[in-house]
Amino acid sequence: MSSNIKRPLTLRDVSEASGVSEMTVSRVLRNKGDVSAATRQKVQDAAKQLGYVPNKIAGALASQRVNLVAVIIPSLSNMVFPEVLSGISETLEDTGLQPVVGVTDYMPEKEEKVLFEMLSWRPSGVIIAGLEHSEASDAMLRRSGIPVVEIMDVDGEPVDTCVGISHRRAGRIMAEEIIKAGYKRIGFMGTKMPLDHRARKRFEGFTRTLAQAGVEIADQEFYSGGSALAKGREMTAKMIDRTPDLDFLYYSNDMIGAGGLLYLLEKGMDVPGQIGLAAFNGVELLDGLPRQLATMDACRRDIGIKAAQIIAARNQDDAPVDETVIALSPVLQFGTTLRR
Amino acid sequence: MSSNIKRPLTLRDVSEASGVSEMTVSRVLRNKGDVSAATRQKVQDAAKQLGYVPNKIAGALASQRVNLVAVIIPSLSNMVFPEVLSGISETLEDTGLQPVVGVTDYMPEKEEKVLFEMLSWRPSGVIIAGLEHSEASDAMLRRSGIPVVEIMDVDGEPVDTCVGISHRRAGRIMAEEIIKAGYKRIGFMGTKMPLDHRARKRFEGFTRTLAQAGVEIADQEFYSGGSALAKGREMTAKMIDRTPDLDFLYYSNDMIGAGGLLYLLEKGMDVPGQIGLAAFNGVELLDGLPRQLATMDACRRDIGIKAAQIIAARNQDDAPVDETVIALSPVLQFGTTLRR
DNA sequence: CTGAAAGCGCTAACAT
DNA sequence: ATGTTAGCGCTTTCAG
Repeated sequence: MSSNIKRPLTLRDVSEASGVSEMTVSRVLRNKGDVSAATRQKVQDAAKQLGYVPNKIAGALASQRVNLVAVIIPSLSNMVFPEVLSGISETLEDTGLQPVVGVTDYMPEKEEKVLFEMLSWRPSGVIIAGLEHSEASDAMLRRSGIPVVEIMDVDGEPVDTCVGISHRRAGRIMAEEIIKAGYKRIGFMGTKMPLDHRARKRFEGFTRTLAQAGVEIADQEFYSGGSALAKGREMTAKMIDRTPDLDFLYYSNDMIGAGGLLYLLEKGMDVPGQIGLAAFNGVELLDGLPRQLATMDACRRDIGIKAAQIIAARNQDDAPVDETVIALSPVLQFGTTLRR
Repeated sequence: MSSNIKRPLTLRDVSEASGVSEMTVSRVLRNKGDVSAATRQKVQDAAKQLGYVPNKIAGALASQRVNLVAVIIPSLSNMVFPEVLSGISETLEDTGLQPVVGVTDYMPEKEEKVLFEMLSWRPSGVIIAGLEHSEASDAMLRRSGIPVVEIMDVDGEPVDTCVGISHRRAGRIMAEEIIKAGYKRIGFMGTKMPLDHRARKRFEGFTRTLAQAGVEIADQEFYSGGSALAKGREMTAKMIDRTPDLDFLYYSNDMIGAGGLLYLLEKGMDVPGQIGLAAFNGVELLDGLPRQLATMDACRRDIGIKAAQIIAARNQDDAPVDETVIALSPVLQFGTTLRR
């Protein structure tokens, strides 16, 4: 009967079981260097037979290489980041790199903690949402000596590289279209924004552009927490009641926009005749709604793909750093809630 | 001018900068062992000043301890797993353990790969969705010698421990209520199920219970991919058209149920008078719908919390393993689409 | 309270 | 094609 002690197997175990030196076993298991077919076979058999799982900790320490990419995002509970993530995963799939996700809940202190934790594993790259970080986080990123891609946003100074859209521009474009369509009494609904810099920038771009056209936000309402769909409903009801002459509602995300849309349709209001609607993100969910909500695609998947490509490239060649800011173009989707 | 070479700092750097031995520096940075206040201060200052980030790889190799918990789930793109995850994260927060997420896309081969990858980092525990794994995955889990919690489901034999609900029972309870309410012509819609074992088990429990009451599914339809809301709409339209005398629709998840509900209300159908609806999961999204869709809460958050607690406990004491199967009770939420 | 030595399991670099 | 040696950066253990 073999040993009962549950001790993880080592290269040495495989070496002994196969009668091949540790070094050669290591080579076989990594497909590195030339090994005869016969030896290779012996080693592979022994490894599989024993159920050997290599110790990446030791491997990483010895080789000074870690195939992990730290991905730091604020949240998983809306559709936006999972989609970025899937772009990242897919792109990294054939590179040998592995994404590792950390969530910050939009809290700078938590971001700092998660970042520290992840950097202490010496990943091959960091993909992190946003351009605004605490001073300490910024310093860590800068000093880490590893490739950093800040994603989602391009309005600001990246530590290293960034991929995203200009949220100010997104806000501006939306405002322009709304004005062009002749709407005048505009209400805004969104999250409380102190911590969501991108929502804030969209709002800024939006109001500024309206101002230039001599239009001011007629009403606004902010929320936090709870079911976004339900919140959209509630806020819309409240706002319509409070400011009945509104002819347009701009929502900072699709979920609350969808809630608003459902509410207005139930009330029998004419959308977009009587009142127009638009939101932001372009989430797949909208496809199933009774009307197609006007929105702006945030290029989430593309952002993930591009960010991953940058990390992968930096780990391959010592290629010259080409662009440091990659701005994608958000696409306005008119849908059927914004008349033209 | 200090060195320009971007080399990660080591304990030695901190040791030199503070004039304290490496060993003592290590003690300070880990709050381990007694160190005089003065020395502690010197070390902390030096570390902060230099921006030292410890190398966990070396630390883990030396101490044979890794504060990571592998969490392996099929998907992030529906609301169910993010909620489990948040339960896990929150619970692990004060334990010093860190969740690391891997996604399998419901593919056994991918699960095997992700599991292997994660086990090679020697985590302190594994939380993995489902009780069905490939033979190789099963063997890896069993041989790993680390605590394993299989989550979501309890209908089967766990490798080590499991926390979840009985999906067969969930299906049965729903069927019982539907029959009790007097519905007779029942349609079913769901994902193609070969890979989603939990959906399959619910379906089995559902149909079996109907059969016992002498009722057979009158129509059924399966989908894969695409926007679930839109799919729910489409499938419902198709089914209602094909089998007009249906008086109840059971959906395998809330998202398609919501799509169906929206469709039927638009068509001016009387829900639940003319036709009743029910789905599964209890996602927050439903709160914002025009009707409250009947559903069954899958205890997602509680599952995450309990699983994390088990991993944490196993890492603390060598406490005797109490229960190995923890079955939570899914709660039926009648809402307003299932008449009583 | 502080330090010195040994070694975690693997791989880089150099033999052969 | 295969083996040998040294050491990655930290912590454990043991000595002061």
